[in-house]
Amino acid sequence: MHGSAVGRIVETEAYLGLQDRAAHAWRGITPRTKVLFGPAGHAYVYLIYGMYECLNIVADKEGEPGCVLIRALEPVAGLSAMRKRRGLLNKDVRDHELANGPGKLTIAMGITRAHNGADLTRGRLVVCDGTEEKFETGVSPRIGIRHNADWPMRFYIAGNTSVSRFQSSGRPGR
DNA sequence: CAATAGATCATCT
DNA sequence: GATGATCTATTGC
Repeated sequence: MHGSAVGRIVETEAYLGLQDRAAHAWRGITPRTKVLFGPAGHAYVYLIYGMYECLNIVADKEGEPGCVLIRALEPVAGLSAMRKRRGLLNKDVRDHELANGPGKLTIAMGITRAHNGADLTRGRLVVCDGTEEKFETGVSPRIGIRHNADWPMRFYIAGNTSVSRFQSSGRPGR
């Protein structure tokens, strides 16, 4: 354990079910995707490229495997804990690089496949409403996918250049 | 800054 | 046996 941390979600992507070939659940239920077919508000965490883990929030009713991939966080608290988990204690890396990518944020927050299926409305790992702050949203195609590479399903906080640096540097499409 | 290579393995065909 | 919702280091302009 390295300590607790808080981050604001500043970049996401939506994945649908059978109608979205880019989604893991497009073929239906498998051992891996079964939590996607469960109730909303739970975590779906999977291993990508054999090395990194990605966090999703199940976001549709039971039986409908819609989910939201969390792509980037703006670190809010516990920055040193995030830095420790990233192994960046003695490295010259800026705060905005701590969680500006799907694989980076899981490491920074200490999220692993052990959290797969966790209830995100209560417990150690929580996702909740933030402030009343208003912000503009931007939309673009999703990043790093082969199928449906032109669907506008990536959403991020826009209209604020100081926030964009907390978002991933990947370009849409593939 | 852009493009590329390599690491590394659970999952599904 | 091929694939992939990524990241880092490196090379080339």
